[in-house]
Amino acid sequence: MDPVRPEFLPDPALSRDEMEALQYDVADAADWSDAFDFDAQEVSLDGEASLSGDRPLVAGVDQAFLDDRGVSAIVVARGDTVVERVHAVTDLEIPYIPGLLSFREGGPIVAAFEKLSCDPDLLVFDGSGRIHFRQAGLATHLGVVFDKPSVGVAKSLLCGHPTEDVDGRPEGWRAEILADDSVENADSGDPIGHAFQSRQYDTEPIINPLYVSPGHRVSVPTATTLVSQLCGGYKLPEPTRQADAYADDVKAEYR
DNA sequence: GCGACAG
DNA sequence: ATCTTGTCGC
Repeated sequence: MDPVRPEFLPDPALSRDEMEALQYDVADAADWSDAFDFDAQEVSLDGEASLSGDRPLVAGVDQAFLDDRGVSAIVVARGDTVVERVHAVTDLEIPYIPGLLSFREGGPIVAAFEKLSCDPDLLVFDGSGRIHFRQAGLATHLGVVFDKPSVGVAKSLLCGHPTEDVDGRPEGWRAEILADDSVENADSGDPIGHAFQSRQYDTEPIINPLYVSPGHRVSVPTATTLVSQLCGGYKLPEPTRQADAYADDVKAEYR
């Protein structure tokens, strides 16, 4: 897969101001409506009740690190059948800076996508999409670069505020994340994602919710519904879990 | 100055 | 993200 919008590639050599300016442009180029009609049956993991051939190809993307190198792993599956796995390792040029994650990890991610020969219908990233200071988190940025429907799944909240207390919620619960003053290109109060309880025990320990947000070509409610369909009994969506495991394997070999 | 901050 | 033992429970 080659970048469809190379002008938006996350270049780590840019100045901080240039990075932020690019993020505004990325957000303007992003589409947060439902361009694709993902219906429940089509995305579900177990295909017993659906037409397996019609279910979309979903790519999970995850990163791991070795010293100053980044590993990006992509696992593409249709239902529970893995179709392709690719990875790339590149030097990391800049440190982790909240809000600029795509410029740190974009190198290995783009390199991995360029090795991908299939054409996924949906990209699932570990990190935020619209839940970001300029609504241009990792999932938004790379979704726009490759012009693919994408969702961001984060384990903690970067910015914005949930409409309700998120503690100890039952499985399936969701609450909107509303933009606050830190989201520079949104009105305060705009829904930019969801807190979503993908798994919960009857007793302790209490599991924290996921923070799901649209990357590109997906709406806030659809992003969360897609993630709920991809969580096969675990906290994280299955594509993310598989990419995570693959990234660990790759990491062990480059060591 | 203070607080907050994906991976 | 990463560094790590033991521990609880199905």
